[in-house]
Amino acid sequence: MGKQTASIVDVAKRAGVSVASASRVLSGSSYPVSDETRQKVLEAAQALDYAPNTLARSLRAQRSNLIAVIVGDNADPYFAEITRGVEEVANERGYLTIVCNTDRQSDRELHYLRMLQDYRADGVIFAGSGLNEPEYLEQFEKIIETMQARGAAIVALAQHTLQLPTIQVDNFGGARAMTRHLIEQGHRRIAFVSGPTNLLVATARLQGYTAALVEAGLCVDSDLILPGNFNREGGEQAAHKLAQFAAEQRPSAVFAANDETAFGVLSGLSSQGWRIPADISICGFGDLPMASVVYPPLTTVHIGLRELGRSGAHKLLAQLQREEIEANEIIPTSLSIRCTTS
Amino acid sequence: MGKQTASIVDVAKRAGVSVASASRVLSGSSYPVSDETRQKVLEAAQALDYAPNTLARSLRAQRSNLIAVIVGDNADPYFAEITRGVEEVANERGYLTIVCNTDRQSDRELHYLRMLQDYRADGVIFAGSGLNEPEYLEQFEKIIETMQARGAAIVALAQHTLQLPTIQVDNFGGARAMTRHLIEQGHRRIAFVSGPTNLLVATARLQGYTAALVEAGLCVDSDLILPGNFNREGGEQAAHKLAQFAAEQRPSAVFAANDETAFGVLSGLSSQGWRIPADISICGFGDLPMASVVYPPLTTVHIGLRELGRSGAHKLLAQLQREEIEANEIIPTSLSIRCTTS
DNA sequence: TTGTATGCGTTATCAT
DNA sequence: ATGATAACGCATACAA
Repeated sequence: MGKQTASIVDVAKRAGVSVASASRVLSGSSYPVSDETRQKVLEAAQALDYAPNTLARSLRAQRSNLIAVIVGDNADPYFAEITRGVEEVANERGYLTIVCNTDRQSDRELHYLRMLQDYRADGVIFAGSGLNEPEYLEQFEKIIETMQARGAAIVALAQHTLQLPTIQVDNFGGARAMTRHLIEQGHRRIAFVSGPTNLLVATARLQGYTAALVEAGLCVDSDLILPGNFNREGGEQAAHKLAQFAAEQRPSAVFAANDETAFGVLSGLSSQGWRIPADISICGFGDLPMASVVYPPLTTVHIGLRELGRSGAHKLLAQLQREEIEANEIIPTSLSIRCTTS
Repeated sequence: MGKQTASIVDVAKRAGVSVASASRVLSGSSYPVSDETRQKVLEAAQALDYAPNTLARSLRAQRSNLIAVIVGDNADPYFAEITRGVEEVANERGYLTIVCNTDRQSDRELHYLRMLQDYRADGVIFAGSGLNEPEYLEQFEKIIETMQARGAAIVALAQHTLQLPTIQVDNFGGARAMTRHLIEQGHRRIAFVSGPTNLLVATARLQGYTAALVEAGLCVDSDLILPGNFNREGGEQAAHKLAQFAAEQRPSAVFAANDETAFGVLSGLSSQGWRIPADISICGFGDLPMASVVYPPLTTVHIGLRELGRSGAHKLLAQLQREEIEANEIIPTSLSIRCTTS
């Protein structure tokens, strides 16, 4: 049980060669090494069960091969899918993925950013949108600039408060398309359950909704815009409010700013005895895996979440290799018309 | 953009003190430092925007403050919840959490384990159960032993093939309790949709099911044990098979080995026009957040997933601090009786 | 209380 | 082709 992990020095010693030679074969250097030396080193490494110390390597090389994904909540399927996509690509390329849950709190986000800077993470992916909290903006800018100056790459997967390379879902377009669809189906009074007001993706979706309304010559009734919070509770509360409308004022459709909210609306309304979509149409945004398994299967705006994560990681790695990248990419959405609308 | 990140040497220089002094204040050492020196160092650090290099620190300290959670698939809500729990505790204690998706493939698991060893991760949490693949067992044992010898802590959150400190859900007891409940409700022919046969948690649940049957004096009919794979597809296929039973042979209840599978059974049966629970009762295992939002809300065995993750992390950290820990803990389950059974 | 020097494990530079 | 050595950034043993 004696010895700890063997170092490259141990390997060199046992192989009877210099540390430099050992390093050259063990690090996969292109530097020429005789076959004999190579053999001896390899055997010694094998015998000693040598495992290279990445910490030392990283310190020396000034790159850690660590990337991080900053999410609101990894238990939220929206983020979980993105994280998965990021990890897939990272792993393919030999990177490790650190997951950081912030619960959308700026101070936690900042805290993580600092830690990541300390760990000299090679890159950071912001899975969620930027926060509209001016009091933190300055600190954010500073730490991000510091990281970038060091050579780290940053990518945002949603419109961000800061000027960052971005891959965005077309939130505006998707919301507008869905609203148009509802209008085409004959709906005139369409409610919207919004997301957190400080979240840019949420406001973009709201704007898509109002744009479609205006384009169709319908008036935007602020009574029909219900507050939500991107979670089920918000949806359930909205369902409760919906039930209080006078019959003739009642909207014939509800567009929830994300799927979670739609689930809340769905269960809230169902439990009150409403029939979906006979009594009211419901639709969401995101197309989480669960969207098709709830009953009735949810009509929603589809986002390729895992693909979004993968693209984000690719963009990050491209930056790391000093490739030219587009500052801003937008990936389209599509409509998953299922059974909660008619 | 002139200079890179400032090092502790830069700080010491600017403060006009030795590197040792700078280190003592910057590392939060308990070593005595005069207030004056402390001030100068702090100011210099501030001015230079100093960020400690954790890589160097870790190399020196022989501990990385990195822990990893190995999951089948982070996009699976089961694992996502666990990961979240792990991350919460890790973050509270100053650790970073690395997420590793293996898709339950031994080679990917091994690959990750090696990387984690290279990074000198302080600990690894196996979120899923061990795999019954003998050809990999030896390699697993070796790498795990190596890590442990180095001082790393390992914890498994399910019964594991290897001898590891474990926190387990009472899969057997939970499955037995649910099966008993069904029997009490009057069910006599109860189908079971199993999980991957090489997964210990899956077999434990199957055993709980058969145990309850036997205890109640009912026969275990192998025709009623349907293959599944812990995913929705498996559940849907099982639903298809259920529909092909002759009326008098048809089970009156289906117990799916996990919630995902139950969702598949639910949607498969619903889309075939079956009414739940009027035509057949359905229940699952896990109690994912979505269990209560599907329609009808799913009866299932409740597991405190996030808490499981948190406990795992605590157990890991306790080990790291050389505290005595129980080799094996079992956390109980409870029944969440909702609407898919009667 | 402060400073000097060494080592953590690697890799790149510079001889040889 | 090989080897000695400096340096990456930090924290500690030891000396003062």
